[in-house]
Amino acid sequence: MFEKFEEEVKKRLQNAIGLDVDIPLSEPSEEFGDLSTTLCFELARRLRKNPKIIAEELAKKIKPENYIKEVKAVNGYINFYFSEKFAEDVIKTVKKLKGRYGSQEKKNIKVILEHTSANPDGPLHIGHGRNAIIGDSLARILKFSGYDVETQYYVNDMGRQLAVAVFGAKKFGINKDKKNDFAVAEAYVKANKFLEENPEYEKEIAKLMKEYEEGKKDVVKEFHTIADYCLKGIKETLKKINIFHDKFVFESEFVRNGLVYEVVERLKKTKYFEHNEVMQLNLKEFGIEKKLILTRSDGTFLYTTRDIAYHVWKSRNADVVIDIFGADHKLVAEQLKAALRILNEKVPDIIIYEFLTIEGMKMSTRKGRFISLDELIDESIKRAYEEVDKRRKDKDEKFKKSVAEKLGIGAIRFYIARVAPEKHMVFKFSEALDFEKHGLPFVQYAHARICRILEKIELSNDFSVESMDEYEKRLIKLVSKFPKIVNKAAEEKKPSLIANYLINLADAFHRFYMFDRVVGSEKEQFRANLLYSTKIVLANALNLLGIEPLEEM
RNA sequence: GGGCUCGUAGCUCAGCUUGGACAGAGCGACGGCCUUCUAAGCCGUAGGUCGCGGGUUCAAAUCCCGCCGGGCCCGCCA
Repeated sequence: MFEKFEEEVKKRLQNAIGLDVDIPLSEPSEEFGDLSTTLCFELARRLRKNPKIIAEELAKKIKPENYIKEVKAVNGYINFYFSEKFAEDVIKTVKKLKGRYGSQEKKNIKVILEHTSANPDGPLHIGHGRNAIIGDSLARILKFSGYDVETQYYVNDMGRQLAVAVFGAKKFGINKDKKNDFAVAEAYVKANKFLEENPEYEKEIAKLMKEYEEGKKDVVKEFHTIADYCLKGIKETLKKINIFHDKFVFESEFVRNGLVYEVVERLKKTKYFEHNEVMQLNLKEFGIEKKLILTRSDGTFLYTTRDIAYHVWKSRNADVVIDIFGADHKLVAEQLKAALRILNEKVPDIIIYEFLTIEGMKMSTRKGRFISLDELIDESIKRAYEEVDKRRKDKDEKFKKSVAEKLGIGAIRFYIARVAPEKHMVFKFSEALDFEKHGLPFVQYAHARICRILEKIELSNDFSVESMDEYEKRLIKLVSKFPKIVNKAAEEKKPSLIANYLINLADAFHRFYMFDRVVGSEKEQFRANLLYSTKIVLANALNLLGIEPLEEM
């Protein structure tokens, strides 16, 4: 809706100057209105006139009507204020569209979005969590924006890790008392330790890998059993945080179906291909000094080679390919893009997120040194329960547990989604699970408070807006901006925009709540309708982050 | 050493793509606000050379160059 206001301002400015120029619009701080243009500074140069005077002349030419309530020229800026009619239309639009407000029509563009893709050698830790949360939120945002999104989890079943886990499971067994993924991790850690102490067993690992690549029946079965076993545990964890993948794609598929051979054959015919002891690609032309090795000297393929095949497959099955990778994959990502460019396939859009460290400690599944997502989730729910228990003595156990679970899990998603991916995060329990203002409870509390108010009022479509105070205006403006924010989040692939928007919206609401009474007020219907719209937007935005809005807390 | 990336209040972040009006929040500190829709809230005070130095511009946190500091990568691992 906000864009309608912008369009109108632009159109009216265009008419006023009578020149076909691009009109820069920006949102000034509140005291200067709702929209502002610096157009006059540019015109000043061209016309050799004082910008102040140009602004005043232009402002006079624009009559306030429809969505524009007021036009003011100040020091060369022209500032615009939106009208009560705009407010009414915003509310009506939200009421009409409800859950679809902010969404877009189907675009008929197929997107394959790969995220999480953790090795099946143990449970997900917080780092994987960042990947999964960014990926899942983005998938939701893109779907909402009209894209046809399929999420995929790429299972690295051909790497050394899984071979070591298989070796460990055979040698030490699988602890059936533990959750699947933790049991596999236990075998994996034991095996690593064993191999360090008995390096002569390394050749066993190499043999397993070779046999798996060759498709030796019983070995294939062993690998799949362990991978599936571990994945079952991983899926349970993902389910807890409301994440589901449409497809799990095994790396080995691309060896079995021959695509990786086909890809290598195609690469051989290009000028980038070199064959010394091993096959490799020279990517100097793409600004990459490091050569991309395609095969080992024993002829087996490397991870990146199979990943190229996977991406060729994705390229054929989608219009847009998106990957979420950790910062350690920066170089691989560039190599991958270059290889796909050479093959004339769709180049993936790769979102790189920086690592999460925990008080300076770097996580390693191999050494069994990590904080698992499961532990984090449990801890978060526990802390949330303590809070609910403290504040809602009047409620029964069932209520407290339910709220604690939703709040605890959502808080993790929110904490991680809020920060831009390129930012290195130092994970601190005290902050992630502290129910501070920038966290989820602040947002959920706004939603719950609105629900309480609306219970007491019968909403009518027959309301009018006579005037607006600063709190009402702030809310209207934010509500009207939601579609624009979603659009931006989808285009720039930044879920963090949604989270930060939610903080702003909740903040605007809480301030409104403090100063503007709804029930029994002269403006009861307008305000109730405004809050109803706010509630819808809060819920829609929370859903984009995979968080269920709370009716009560 | 090379490549990529980040550097905004004591701490965690927003703003940077499309340069504009005194740089915004939260946490922490201090001081206030519950007879009225849940105080998981609100208001106020203190706290900033936007890493440093140049450049472009009427205008730079934002664009360009250099430097410094942190992170990641530079394996016939994944």
